[in-house]
Amino acid sequence: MSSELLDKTIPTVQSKGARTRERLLDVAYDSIIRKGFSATSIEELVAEAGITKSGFFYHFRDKNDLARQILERFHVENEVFQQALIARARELSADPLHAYLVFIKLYAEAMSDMVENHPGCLVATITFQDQAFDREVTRLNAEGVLAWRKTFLTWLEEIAALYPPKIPTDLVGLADGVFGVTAQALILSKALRDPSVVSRDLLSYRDRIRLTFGA
Amino acid sequence: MSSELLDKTIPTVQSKGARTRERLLDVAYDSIIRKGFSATSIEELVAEAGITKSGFFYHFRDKNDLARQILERFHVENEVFQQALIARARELSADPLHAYLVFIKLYAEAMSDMVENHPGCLVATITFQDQAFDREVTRLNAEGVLAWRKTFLTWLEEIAALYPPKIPTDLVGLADGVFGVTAQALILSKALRDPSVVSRDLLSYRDRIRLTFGA
DNA sequence: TGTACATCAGTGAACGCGCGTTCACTGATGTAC
DNA sequence: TGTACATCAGTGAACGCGCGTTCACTGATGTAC
Repeated sequence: MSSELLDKTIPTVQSKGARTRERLLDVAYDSIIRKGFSATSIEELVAEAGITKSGFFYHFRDKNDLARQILERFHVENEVFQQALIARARELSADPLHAYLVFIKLYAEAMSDMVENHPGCLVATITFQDQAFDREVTRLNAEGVLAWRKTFLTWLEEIAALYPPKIPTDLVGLADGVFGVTAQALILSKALRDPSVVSRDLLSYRDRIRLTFGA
Repeated sequence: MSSELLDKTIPTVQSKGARTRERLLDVAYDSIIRKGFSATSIEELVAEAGITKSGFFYHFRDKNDLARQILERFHVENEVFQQALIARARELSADPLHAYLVFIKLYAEAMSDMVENHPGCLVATITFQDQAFDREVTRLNAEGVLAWRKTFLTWLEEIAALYPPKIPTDLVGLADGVFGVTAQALILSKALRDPSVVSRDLLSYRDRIRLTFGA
């Protein structure tokens, strides 16, 4: 979910200002998932980005504006990243259930790589510090989680139509599971300093899907 | 996991100082799970506790000491709370699998109540802000997560001996699931402002256990 | 091609506030004889 | 029962530092004629 993933897929021509702004967002993202929002100081960000503090305020109205832009960029990038994996999975199998299982596998691999460089979870961090943000940020945060739900719920409904669940199943809960297991895996892997739990937990979610719909 | 739960089960006779200290820990716990550690100021804590800032430093060496004491108290209370539920579940069924299922049900109910008053997750918050704490706190945090793993792993091994899993199962991952699903549920419920996902997700973990060992 | 002006992407200095922390002191309670 | 001293649980004032934010200014680049 870092910007690096996308820098490779979308090589944009950027003005000097846009590059600086992106660099600030990169540095801030990393700091926020590591130390939290309040503990991330503008002073420290601009030092790493190589500009002065006033330069920061040329790009962002205030600190909350920074949070908003980071969250917005994150959601866009994540959407692109997920849709790319979904497209690839659909390409590899015409069957929606098999494609879902392929997707989770691809996703698990990608997340496993990512967690080594970016240990943390922006959404969880924002969620548990919501008093520090204005309403707009909290709203965007909730919206993002609901976007995950929608994406996977429609897919699971498609699957359920073809493969009626063996046991009564709450598809919404199963759809929320993609984000949920991701968050849980990121917490556990960071707390225990064990990156391997990320793929372990995501693949266990995959088993749950397989068991639910029977393969 | 709040102290209120235990205040009822362990009525201790406390000196005036100990009561003040507990009050500070209560207020700080609530603030930390809501806004994070860095955004929680001593000034604000003492205002709510009704003492002066210097009074705070009579009870805590510094701010990190506060974090350490909160985390220690949390782990102790949580251990007591969990062991009480486990004892009750074991009492209700001699069969380890059935007892486990009863425990998860009791736990789901308790957590569902709790989340309304204490929306947040101390362990997740500390995990994602670990740069703000000293090594001792991070160590305590990891230790706590491992304690959950140990408790439920031994139980699951007991179950697996009686009910061999239908499919190859990673018991460690399943044991980590109790903490993992709790964390995931607390994030989701807070982000979406929907307390009902807590019991939904915990009961879905319960189904997973049932499906794994077959009931 | 040269000049005038506008916009971009910042700089540098200063601001006031709140933060964590220290320190000398104090009134209330407990303990020894 | 009274006195002397010790400990407990704080108070009040002050500290320096770093924080987010503002503001007047500037040199480089772009655009119009």
